[in-house]
This record gives sequence, C-alpha cells and structure tokens, in this order.
Amino acid sequence: MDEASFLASYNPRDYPSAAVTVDVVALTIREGTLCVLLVERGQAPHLGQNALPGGFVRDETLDEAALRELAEETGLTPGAEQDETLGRVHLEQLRTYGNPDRDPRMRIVSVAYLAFAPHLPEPVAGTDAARAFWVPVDEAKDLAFDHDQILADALERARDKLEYTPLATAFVATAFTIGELRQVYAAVWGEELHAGNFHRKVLSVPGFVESTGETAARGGERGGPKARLYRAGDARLLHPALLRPTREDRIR
Amino acid sequence: MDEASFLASYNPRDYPSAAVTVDVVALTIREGTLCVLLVERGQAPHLGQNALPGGFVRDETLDEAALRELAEETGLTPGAEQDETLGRVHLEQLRTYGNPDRDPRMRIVSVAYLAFAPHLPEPVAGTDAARAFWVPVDEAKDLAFDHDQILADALERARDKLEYTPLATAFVATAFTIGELRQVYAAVWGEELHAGNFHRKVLSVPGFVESTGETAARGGERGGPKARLYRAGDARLLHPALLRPTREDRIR
DNA sequence: CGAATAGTGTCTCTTAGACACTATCAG
DNA sequence: CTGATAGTGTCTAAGAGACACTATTCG
Repeated sequence: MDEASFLASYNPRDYPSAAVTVDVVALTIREGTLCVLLVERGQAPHLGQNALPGGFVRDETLDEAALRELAEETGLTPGAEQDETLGRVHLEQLRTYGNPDRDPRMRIVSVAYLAFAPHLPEPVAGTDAARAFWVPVDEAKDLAFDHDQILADALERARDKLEYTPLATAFVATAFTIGELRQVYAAVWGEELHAGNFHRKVLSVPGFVESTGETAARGGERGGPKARLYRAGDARLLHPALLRPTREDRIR
Repeated sequence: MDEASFLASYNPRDYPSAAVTVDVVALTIREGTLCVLLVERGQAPHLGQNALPGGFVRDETLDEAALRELAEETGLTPGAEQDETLGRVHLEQLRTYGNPDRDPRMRIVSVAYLAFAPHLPEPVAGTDAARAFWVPVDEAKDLAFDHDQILADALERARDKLEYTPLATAFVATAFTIGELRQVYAAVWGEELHAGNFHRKVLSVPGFVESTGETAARGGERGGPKARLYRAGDARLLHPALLRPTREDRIR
C-alpha cells in the first residue's frame, strides 16, 4: 500500500502504528578525551545497563524533541536565551533505526541525533539529569538495545564531519587557540597531528577561524609562549578540507 | 519523558503514536538527464499532485520497506534472484522528516531513502506502477507534502556522494566506458567535465574501476574511436576524491 | 636552565586543471 | 573528408606532509 491510498482511507485505528523516539549521541571533550553522555536505565528491559539518552516524541518537531531530551539530561535549559553552553550546541540528525526487533516490547522507530558540545558541566543531582554522566567513548560498550551501533555510526559521522566542516569549533570555547583546536581533532580522530603543519593549514582555509586580536592569558601548562586567540569564522564547509591521514582499510 | 520510563510503563494504547512511512527518491539517468521517479496522487490530500513514491512500513525493516516500495512502483521484483536491474540498485537512508504539520491528517513520520539505479524500464501499465513515471529533476516541482524539500536534500546528497564514493557506477551498466561515467557526473552535477582530465583521474583512483579487457562494439554516435570497457572496482571510498569545481556559495 | 609549545620557513611529492596533440571511427 | 570522441603528454599552480628552526614561556 502506498502513501496515497493509505491517506485516502485514513483512520488512525485502522493501521498499525509505531512509537517514535529520539536518541541523542551527545559528544564533548573532557581532559583531551572524547566523551559521550549516557544514562543508566532504571527499568526493564536492560535494567541497570547504560543507554543513550532519549525519549518519546511529543507534539513537536524531531529537532525540538532531541534538544529537549538533551536539555533534560544535562540539566541545562534550552530556548531563546542563547545559554552560553547549551545555546552553542550543534545538533544534527544522524539516521533512523527501526528494525522490528530492536525493542523487545513493541515496534519503536528511533530517530538518532548527533550533538557536539563544548565542555558542559557535570549533570547535577536532584534533577532529571542525576542519572546521566559522561563516559569516554572507548569505555562506552554494552549499551542497551542497538545503541552500540548508533554510537558507532555517530562516531564515524563525527570523524567525517571534522574533515570538511568547521564543526571542531563546536567543541571549544568561543575564543580558542589553534592548539586547542588541534587537540579536538586529535581526540576525535584518535591520532596526534603535526602541530606546525596543522597550524598553517587551519589558517590557510578561508573562513575557518578569524583572529580576535587577543592573546591567551598564559602559555601552556608545561611551558611555551602565549598563543593567539581565534573565534569561529563564517565558513560552512572547509575548502580545502582537512583530510585524515589516509588509511587503506577505510577505502576498501 | 525519557525512553527508559516510557518503556517501563509501557502500554501501547497509553501513548500517542505516529504512522511511519518510507518515501523513496529514486534517481536514474535517461538520455543524459537526471530523472526522479514520481507518482501522481489519486486521492486527497494533494489530489492529482505529484509525489515521491512511498508507503506505510509493515512488519519489516525500514530498508526492506523502501526496497519493497521501489519494486512495487517500478513493477520490478525484488528478492534474492539478483535481478539484472533491481538487484543492482543502491539504496541508502537519506534522513527522516517528522514535523507535526507535514501531513494535514495525522502525525506521519517519514523515513526518506535515496536510490541510485541504472536505466530502468518505463513502469508498465496494468500494475501498481501504472501511476509512476520518470521526470527530469528540473521539472519535478510542486510536489505533495514536503517532498520538494526531500527531493532537494536528496539531490544535494547525491551530488556529494559522487565526489567521494564510486556510486556513479550504480547509474551505468555493469560494463561501461569512461565517457559514460563522465556523463553521469555531468548529469548529476549539472556541468560539463573536461574529458581528458576526467579520464586520467578516474583511472588514477585505486579501486574505482577495473578494465574488462573488452572494447565497446562501436564508437560514439557522432564519431570517435571504440572506447575500452570497465567495471566497478572494489573501492568503497574514492581516494583521492573527485571534487566538484569549487563554488564559493557552497562554502559560506 | 631545560623542556615544551607557538609559529614560520623550506623542500618534496602528489594532485588539479589547462592546454595540446594524436589516433580512431561515424556519417 | 569532416567532425567528434578516446586517450595521452606536458606544464603550472596548489596543497600535503616531513623536517628544521627560532622565539617564548612554565616549572
């Protein structure tokens, strides 16, 4: 049955319907390590197991549902106030997971979202967020449902997007040094980058970063000169792109 | 409400649920022009308007639903028989559209798919596919619901994927000439490519194409030597990529 | 001071793209 | 023959990456 005839004979009770949820893969960088926001499940199925934060979609857009879930689990408030932290979160749809057997109880179609955030405060006890915590992505295993797969897809997407978009700036403060930006790439890609070449390359991409004219208050923790500060530029795509070191196994 | 507490207190009738559909953006190339498969709606809403083929998701995966819809609308049979045409269709999820007001009757969440197909036969009358037809993408306007937006997103994705994946080979026969491949790029990108440089570039990308050792039966329609034939190689990503001519307006 | 970091200079290799040119084939 | 196409050669400019080097700052 196609959509047209479905609609023509429409009666909500005549057709099977599914529950629609959103799940959010929220990524941030803490102490040089890429971390993901998880919650511990308080009920069956998968009681006690970790899972991605998510929930039922209400009378709202899918994007709104994802932002709401993220806000609830982090204890931050969304909205027009342009919160210095949550207001800067980048949110995008990842993909949708809807295998009939992905939830043991009923058909649940989940729209997964990917969120990039600068350093967020630890979720505060006493709120909805009490059950949420940040975990290094390497330690996020054995998640509930198909969330291992969702996380894997999210990480692959994140690594790709750093190459050709300026999204790395979503992980740092509004003013940042080139070294901080390089640490973002290192954390997400899991490999060190040559500092000198990275520096020159970032500055050579039009619209990636622009100078604030300021300089960092102090040098590095283990020595080194005070670095210049930059803010995100107006480019939406990086050209030329910052390609990862080629790995044959990604190609075939 | 998050997913955990939703599941714990689960009763299907207790919660609002949505209808889940798949919509398919099927692209092919006919006479050098990129075309999309459309159906004419036979019922309200949007009676008589063109729309993307799609339909309700049954007890199957989302991917299966999309393939089934495509098969029904083209009159071809899917399945393990590896049909010379439908078996070679590349199908991937595009994104999910679920704004509360996208359908006037009820909440419908639609998972959109993108299909790349070699030249398919005209849909045959007397079947479900009688209402389906191929339309050049430039002429596919004023579609029902939010299908204009879905089509626009699909075209953007298709143009991107040609750059860094070997998907162009999904638009041609199993054996093809470099010239035919170039016409695929020209049709999707909407701009001519330099024949000589394109030729050398395609052959320089490891795993993109491999020679069959054969030669085309005859030269071009308007003259020219017989071209060598190639088949798709084993690369899943093109490295180096075949980048489109840079356009400043795509970057900012 | 010694170690680490910011930032720059330089060299090599690869790639993109412009242009030119020959060979082959249809009409 | 004429015109169009297949395929190759060559040159230039740009970018990636290796390596070297200086200057600055923390401990």
